[in-house]
Amino acid sequence: MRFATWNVNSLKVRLPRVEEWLAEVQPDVLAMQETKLADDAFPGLAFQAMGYDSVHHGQGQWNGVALLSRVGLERPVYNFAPGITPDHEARIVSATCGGVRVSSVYVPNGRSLDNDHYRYKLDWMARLREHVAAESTPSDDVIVMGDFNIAPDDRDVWDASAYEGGTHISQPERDVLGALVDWGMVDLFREQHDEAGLFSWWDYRNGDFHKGHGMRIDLVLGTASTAQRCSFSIIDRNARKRQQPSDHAPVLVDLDG
DNA sequence: ATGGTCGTTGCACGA
Repeated sequence: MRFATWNVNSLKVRLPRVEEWLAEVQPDVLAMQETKLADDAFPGLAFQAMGYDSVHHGQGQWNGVALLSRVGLERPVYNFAPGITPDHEARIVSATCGGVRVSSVYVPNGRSLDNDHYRYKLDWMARLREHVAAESTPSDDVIVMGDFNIAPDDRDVWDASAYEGGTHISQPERDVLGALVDWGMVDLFREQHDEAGLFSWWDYRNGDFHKGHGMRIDLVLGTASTAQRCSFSIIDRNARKRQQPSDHAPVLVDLDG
């Protein structure tokens, strides 16, 4: 089964790119972030015509997350699981697809270390850990994928000194990501590729993509049982080269069986 | 060189 995550930066603008990409890459499950759509504007019929069931958790204008699946889509949960303080923004949706409990997440950006949004980001990540622990145990097949807005270590940044004192690389952010790892999640892409300079996001400005100035902030986290089944993983940089690209590239992983 | 490009909505702001 092929799982993928893609921050599409407006599904309204990106739908043609997404449809092309689905036809070409044939993922079984796709997690999208930043759809920037209200639920009644989500193009579920277009995806149904391509063989995908879908769920969307949107708020319009900003944020918005979705899951597409052609291997079943059951027990959808919008927002965090019951019992966890709900998010006031649309940043997480979960469902069971092909026997795997999957979440599509859009972690808050943080903006700057002294900003309330940064504390919101850290709290959000703590709630994400609670969510995963509420829904599953580490021995289950679980995948949490999306735009984490955190570069796990300095290999994931083109120049760590350029981000010194900023978000995405700060130790508290890496620590809250580490709490998910401590619970039992593995960075599936990093399991297969240990070199530096493999990025999933490049700022639109200043020709950053062509200069190789990017970060790896789009992650596919999976429990040990999924890591054992993972046979292939890649960041599809080609999608970042096309017309009207998102500023993020899709990340995909293949699981055997 | 403290800029630049997108996407949203409106005549700025978030990423």
